[in-house]
Amino acid sequence: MRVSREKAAENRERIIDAAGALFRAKGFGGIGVADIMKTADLTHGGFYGHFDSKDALVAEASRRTMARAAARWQRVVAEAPEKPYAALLKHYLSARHRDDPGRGCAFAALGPDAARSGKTVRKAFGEGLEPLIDILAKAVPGPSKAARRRKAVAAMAGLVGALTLARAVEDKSLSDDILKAVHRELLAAACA
Amino acid sequence: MRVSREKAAENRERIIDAAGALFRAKGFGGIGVADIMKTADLTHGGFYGHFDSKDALVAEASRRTMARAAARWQRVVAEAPEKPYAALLKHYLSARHRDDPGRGCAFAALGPDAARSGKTVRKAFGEGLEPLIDILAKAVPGPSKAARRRKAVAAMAGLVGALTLARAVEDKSLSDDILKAVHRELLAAACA
DNA sequence: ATTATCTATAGATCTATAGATAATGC
DNA sequence: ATTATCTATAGATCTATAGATAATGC
Repeated sequence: MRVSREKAAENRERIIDAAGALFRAKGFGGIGVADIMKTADLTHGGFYGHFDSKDALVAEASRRTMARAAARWQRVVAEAPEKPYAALLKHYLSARHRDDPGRGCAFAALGPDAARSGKTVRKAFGEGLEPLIDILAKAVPGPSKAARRRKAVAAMAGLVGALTLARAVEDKSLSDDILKAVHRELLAAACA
Repeated sequence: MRVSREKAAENRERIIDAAGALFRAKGFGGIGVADIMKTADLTHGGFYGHFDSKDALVAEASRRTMARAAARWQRVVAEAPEKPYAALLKHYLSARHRDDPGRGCAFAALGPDAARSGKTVRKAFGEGLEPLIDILAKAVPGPSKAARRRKAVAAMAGLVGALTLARAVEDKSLSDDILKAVHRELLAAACA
């Protein structure tokens, strides 16, 4: 049962969105093409009409996930123009974000998976990282542009590491402690 | 061809060591039991005499990897008693560490894999994290024990995040920048 | 006799493709 | 006629097990 050109384009979008969530939740290797297609309400075999390979979808879904993250960060900043940095920290280091990897940061959910992937995927991650650093660099105080960018990179690392650690440990109170400690220290470093 | 009880114990150790390196290099799901056994110079089927399941090996290898990391950190601190924190940062944020995940930090290589694993593995990660935080807390300056622990947790997050990001991006100069920026900012935060 | 290891394989994945089907769009 | 999707399957994994083999250790 063939569908219209327009409907096919919609189906492609649904595949990418399903993949974006499933990859973050289960890892690039932890979910198969068949299950992604099932989530998009399509059958397995139809996949290869939309993408050359699973790897092509990995790259495409990564690009979209990171573009969405930049847009969300922009919104967070716009909604708190007087304290954008604090708003970003609160947004990122929340228990909700920790407990829902499928809708969260690609670096915290898939950083090591990307490191083990091919050039195309790693390029997508590098190109997705720059806008986030730029947003942080505008939000963080500092004497010079170079100093602000340095602080932004360090903050980004602290955020990704905090979420990675908070998700990797079983002990809930340790996990909460990690989010709180990094939140407080990153704020303190920005005021210094 | 059966081997002695002693030799069998040695074989078990070799399996754990091979797994420790291969898991960090390729992810828990990226390497199979057969290839781990081949690296340990044993055959596939012999595995299940040593471990109940692949997951049991994942937990055991994770415990060993993190115990080794704590021992290495202790050595780094002992070799630079006048500036232990700076020595740890330099050790962790080196290009060598970034370029050799198979011999490096389990959190940076496998944090998200652990988050997607069962309770046993996540417990191993939590119990492996505490000693590293303790070592950092002793190395970092601060007015109180609570403040030092907070700084230690934030430093640990910054280290893990820096390595995760530095490995995930394709652009080498961006990758180097990340290591440098986090190094400098973490040192600055310790002096403040 | 016990047991550490090996060979062989069952059963369950997973990626990718081939060929059929049926509705769109010239 | 073209093409988006579906069914079915090839071929390559991967975990785990069964049964055979051969050297250890009572």
